[in-house]
Amino acid sequence: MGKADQTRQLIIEKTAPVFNVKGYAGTSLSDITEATGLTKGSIYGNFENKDEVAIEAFAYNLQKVNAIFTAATGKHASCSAQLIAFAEVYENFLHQPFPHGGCPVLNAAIEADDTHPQLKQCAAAALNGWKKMIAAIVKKGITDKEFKASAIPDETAITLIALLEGGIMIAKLTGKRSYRQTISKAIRQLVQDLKK
Amino acid sequence: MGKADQTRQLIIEKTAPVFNVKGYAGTSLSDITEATGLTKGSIYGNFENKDEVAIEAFAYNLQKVNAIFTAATGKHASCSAQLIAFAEVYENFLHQPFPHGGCPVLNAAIEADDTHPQLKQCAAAALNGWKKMIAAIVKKGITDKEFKASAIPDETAITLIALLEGGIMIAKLTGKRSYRQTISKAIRQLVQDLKK
DNA sequence: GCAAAAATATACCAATCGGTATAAATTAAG
DNA sequence: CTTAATTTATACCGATTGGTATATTTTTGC
Repeated sequence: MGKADQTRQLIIEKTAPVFNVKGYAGTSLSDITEATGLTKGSIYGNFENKDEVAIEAFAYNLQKVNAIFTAATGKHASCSAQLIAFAEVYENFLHQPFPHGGCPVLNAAIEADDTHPQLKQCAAAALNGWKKMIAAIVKKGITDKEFKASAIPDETAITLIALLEGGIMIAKLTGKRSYRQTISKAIRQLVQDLKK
Repeated sequence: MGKADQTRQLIIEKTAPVFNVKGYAGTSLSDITEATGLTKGSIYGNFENKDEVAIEAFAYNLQKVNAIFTAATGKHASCSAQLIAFAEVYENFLHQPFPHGGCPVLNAAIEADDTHPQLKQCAAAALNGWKKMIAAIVKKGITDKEFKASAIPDETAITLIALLEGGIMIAKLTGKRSYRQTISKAIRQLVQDLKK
């Protein structure tokens, strides 16, 4: 990795949390230079413009979240335990190495919606990836006779994601632990309903 | 209503959708003057600063959403039908007089989170209002013997809201109707589970 | 270690930001 | 209808925005 790639990586790592907290439009060039300790010239020597930094910072944040989820599900053998792992990650997401500013996909979905089509597309792709990942677990559970045959993988995935993201929004606003436990409970119930 | 109150109201009505789409930090003074057809002087003659316009625009958007919900629940007598009305509003929210830009509470929760404490407080209050409203319906359902005695009003409310808001996020990103139907179905299942 | 190449810093640009002072126009009171 | 008060428009403010041209430094290949 050459020097340029190193600084490029440093810029991404240092600005990723800033973008996730202040938003992608709300993060200014001065925020970027401040967070990295570099100057504008250095930023523009490694990136074409602010948007490119934003996109890569989003990718970095997303990868961090995905790593948490795959690590959590990877620990368990049964499909129901894998799904419940999502609830556990959520319930304790303040203690995980979760990106500051919450879920980057949710943030991008809300902010970039009508203003930043490229970022919206990235978020949509991430959401689709999650859906496929969860649906695959449900499918395996069906073939393994762990879940009932009438379970619908895609619907389970969408419902689970909605609970997670809606739960993150509630957690952001209220910060109450009991609410997080409630969402976690609802996810467990959802998984329970998949069984015969 | 004097002339001043009229223009004040006009400013709120015209800028409310702009704030909800572009965000509260992302909406500039020029956006406001453009949307209203007025000049800066007129804006600052009626409001102290941009933040005050933002707060009132949020209140306007919120009231619009609340009106939709109360109208939807008001149509039904049974508690389960009242709860399911939320699912129906959600499922067709593109055809309702729903504010452009989606749910203002969700938007404010994500954006104002770390940057605009006053707006965050407004959003938190709105969320709490919804929780109380839904919990009250569940409580009535319990005393009316429509729902099982073991139902937990607050938890039902939080889960329902999470499904709704998470569903709005998914709808924003994907725009797929089938996903909206999935969320709607999950809400119906939630209500079904309240019964004995 | 030297030269070529690449990366970083400095200094600047026009445009826009939120906000204000003041002048002009409009409204409301008598 | 006149006048006082209020509302709106104009013109401006310093600060900051994203971005660039160029100079300087640092790294790389030989």
